[in-house]
This record gives sequence, C-alpha cells and structure tokens, in this order.
Amino acid sequence: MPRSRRERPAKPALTRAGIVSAAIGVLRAEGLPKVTMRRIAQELDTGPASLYVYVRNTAELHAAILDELLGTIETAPERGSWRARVEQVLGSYTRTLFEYPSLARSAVSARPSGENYLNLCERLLALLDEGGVPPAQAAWGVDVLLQLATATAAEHATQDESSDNADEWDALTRALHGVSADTHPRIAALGPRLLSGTPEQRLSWGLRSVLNGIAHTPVPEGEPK
Amino acid sequence: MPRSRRERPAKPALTRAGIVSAAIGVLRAEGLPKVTMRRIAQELDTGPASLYVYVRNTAELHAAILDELLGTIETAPERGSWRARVEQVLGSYTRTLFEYPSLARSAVSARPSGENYLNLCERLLALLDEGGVPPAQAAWGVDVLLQLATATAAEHATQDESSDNADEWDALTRALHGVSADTHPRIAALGPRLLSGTPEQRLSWGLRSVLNGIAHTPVPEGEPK
DNA sequence: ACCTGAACACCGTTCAAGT
DNA sequence: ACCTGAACACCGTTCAAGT
Repeated sequence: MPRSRRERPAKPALTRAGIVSAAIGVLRAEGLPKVTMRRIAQELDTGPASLYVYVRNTAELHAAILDELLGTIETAPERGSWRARVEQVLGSYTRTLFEYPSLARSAVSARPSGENYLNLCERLLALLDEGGVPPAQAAWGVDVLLQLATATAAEHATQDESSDNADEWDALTRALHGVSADTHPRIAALGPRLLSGTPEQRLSWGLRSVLNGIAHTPVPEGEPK
Repeated sequence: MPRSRRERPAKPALTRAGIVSAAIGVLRAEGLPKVTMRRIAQELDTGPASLYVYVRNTAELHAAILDELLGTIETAPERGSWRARVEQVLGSYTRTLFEYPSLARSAVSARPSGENYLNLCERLLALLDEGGVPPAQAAWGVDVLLQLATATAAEHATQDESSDNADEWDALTRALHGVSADTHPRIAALGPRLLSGTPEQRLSWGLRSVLNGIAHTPVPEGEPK
C-alpha cells in the first residue's frame, strides 16, 4: 500500500538543531556507528546531500551531538571541597561519555566547541581557581583532565559499539599474563595489579593524580605565551 | 597489453608479517585512511577475504601496525635522572605517534598488545621502580602516562590524516575568543593562555605533571585487587 | 538560498566453493 | 588448511539541476 501524502506527519523544516536531535535519536536507539549522514537523512525523509547545508561533515555532526549531550551534565555541585567538586563535575562528564564510548572516541580528535562544552571548561577553571591553582597551570591542566577522562571512556569503545572490542582487550590480558619473568620482570612481578580495578576506580585515581600533578607542576618560563 | 605471468614478481606467500609490512608501506605512502583490507589485499595481489585468515579485522590490523612501528622507539636511554629518562622514552613513543596521528587515534581504543608495546611498558615500569614510585601506583600510572601521550597525538588526527581537522580546531579557537566575560569570566580572563604552547610543550608539561601526580597519589585500599 | 537525485568512488565482512 | 570470487549491505561527499 503506497503511502499517501496525508498519512505522513508533516515533514519538518530542516534545521541544524533538527538534524542533531534526529541524530541523537538514532544514537540512543542504534548506536553511533549507525549515525551516518545517510541514516539521518533517511530519518528526516530527505537525501544525504541536504544535510551538508547545515553540517560540514560527519565529524562535525558527532561533535555537535556530544555538545548537546553535555547539556545534561551537572556542573554546579555545591558540597564538598574544591577537589571533591572537580571530581564530581568530571564524574558527570565521564558518565555521559561512558554511555556512548564511541562518541568519546570521536571526541578525542574532534573536540566539541559548543556552549555546553564551554560551560564545562568554565566551571572547571573556576574550581581550579578556587583551589588556588595558578592560572597558567589551570589553563593547561583543564585540557589534561578532559583528555584523560575522554580517552578512558574511548578505550571502552569499538567501531561496533559492542562485543568486538573484547577481542583487543583479551589480547592485551593474555599478552600480560603470558609474559616471561626473564624478559619482562616488572610486568611479571606486578601481574594482575596491572589490570586491577574498575575503569571508574582507575579513572578516579587518575584524575586525582593529575589534579595533584597540575597543582604542583609549574608551567615553563613563568606564564606561557 | 595484458601482463604475462612471468613479468610479475613472484607472488609471496601470505603471512601475517607480510600483511603488516604491506600495510606499513601503504601507511607511509598514502596515510592510514588508505590502509584498508581491500587496499592491502590489492597490494598483495589477492582478494580481501584472504587477509581474514591472518587478521581478525581492521582494528586488529591497525594495532599490529602500531606495535611494529614501536619496534623503532628508543627505550633505553642511559643518561639523566629517572624522570628525565621516563620523559625520553615517552618522547620517543610520542614522536612515533605524531608521525601518524590517525594511528594514535585508533590506539586510543584498540591498544596494541605485541612485543614492542610490552617492552615499552616494561621499560617504563622499571624506571618508575627506580624512582621509588610504589608498585601499585606504577601499575596504574603507566596507563595514565600512555593514555595522555596517545590522546595528545590523536588530537592531531582526522579521518583524512590532513587539512580537515583544522576545521574543528578553528571552531574551538573561535569559540574561545568569542566568549563573553559575563557568562564565562575565567575563560575570558585566561584568553590566549588556554591555547598557548606547542603540542610538544603542553604534552611535556602534562607528562611531568602526571608523573608528579602518580608518584604522590596513593591507590585506594593499599594494594589494588 | 535551499534542497535534491543521482552518481562517484569507495568500504568491511561473510560464505560457499575451490585447491 | 588455506585461499578466493562474488556478493551483501553499506559508507561520505560532490555536483549539476531544480525550486
């Protein structure tokens, strides 16, 4: 039965926001690998070429999606020390990324630059300032903190947003276990400690370490630039 | 003019090593985006299906390439403090990744697990041990160090291994400059300092910070696991 | 200006069939 | 066991032509 025009809901006007929102729908329902120009176009009942009026390319679309999702993170916890609040804000960022690790993967090389990302940076800078971290160190430090969180989330991604990456991880696990104490004494000695902890525990420790590090490591030649 | 069989160099037997080496050839000549199963198969004068006997998928092929390239890094500097030597080893790792940022991109989520990667880990663990970093912190710390280096290199990649990612970067630069001091006072106050320094300078500072951090941040509940 | 059909030039992966 | 032709089910992006 061919659809008549009237059965179809009115085709909404194409806008950047509409494209991003359709993309988020597909992301939630089918994962990032399905968030392709062609798939989104189909969702909006048009051809892929039409999207290029609003979005430069696929990478930009992915970045726009992430920025949109960052609108839901909690950036203003009131309680606890400044360190604890930095941890809370970054924890909220990380939880969003962990929901869609393949989005994190794409964020490693195409950072978002929308309002929500800027709000996150601003918030972190404010907290670092409150904690007395010198401005130059804070400026470079936010980046390191966000890089670590993003990379950790990305690590749990695969092109397929699922099962497949177990392969690579197993390979590393086996490689670490199969190591000889003669050729790799430290790896053998540390053994399971190299792989211990949940990703969350490791990231949490990593962020605290980085925070300690950036607070105590002066940037070269006084102020950069 | 159709080629006779005798004009063609003898078709070498297919091996995993042969595949990886052909892939590195294509990588050097045309960049990672051209390192596809189909392209490598063509290089080896066979069909793509044949490669699946030796390589599980494209991600595994990329990881194998990286491990191979890691064979050339310098892991045993003799001079300087342990910190300086950690920096040298990681610098060598980073330089390799900076040559092929898109390989770094893929390494963020599919770590290599070959011999050369294990050698690198072993070397770093030995240096951390020499520096008196407690084993539990060293075990988790190597990971953080490698993640930061890998993510930083990946940041300079794009699907296209070139020009294109200037777009995203420009977008961030413009966004940071266009920010209002009312809504984002810290970003406005820091201004160009947020973007100052070369990637190398920032990474070097980042690694030193992380090193300071991991050396001074105890892992939860004594020993993990 | 905005939108689109159609085309160009590719992908990864599987599988039945051959050797 | 190893290798392969052929097919399946997709991609991103461009561009000339339409409205």
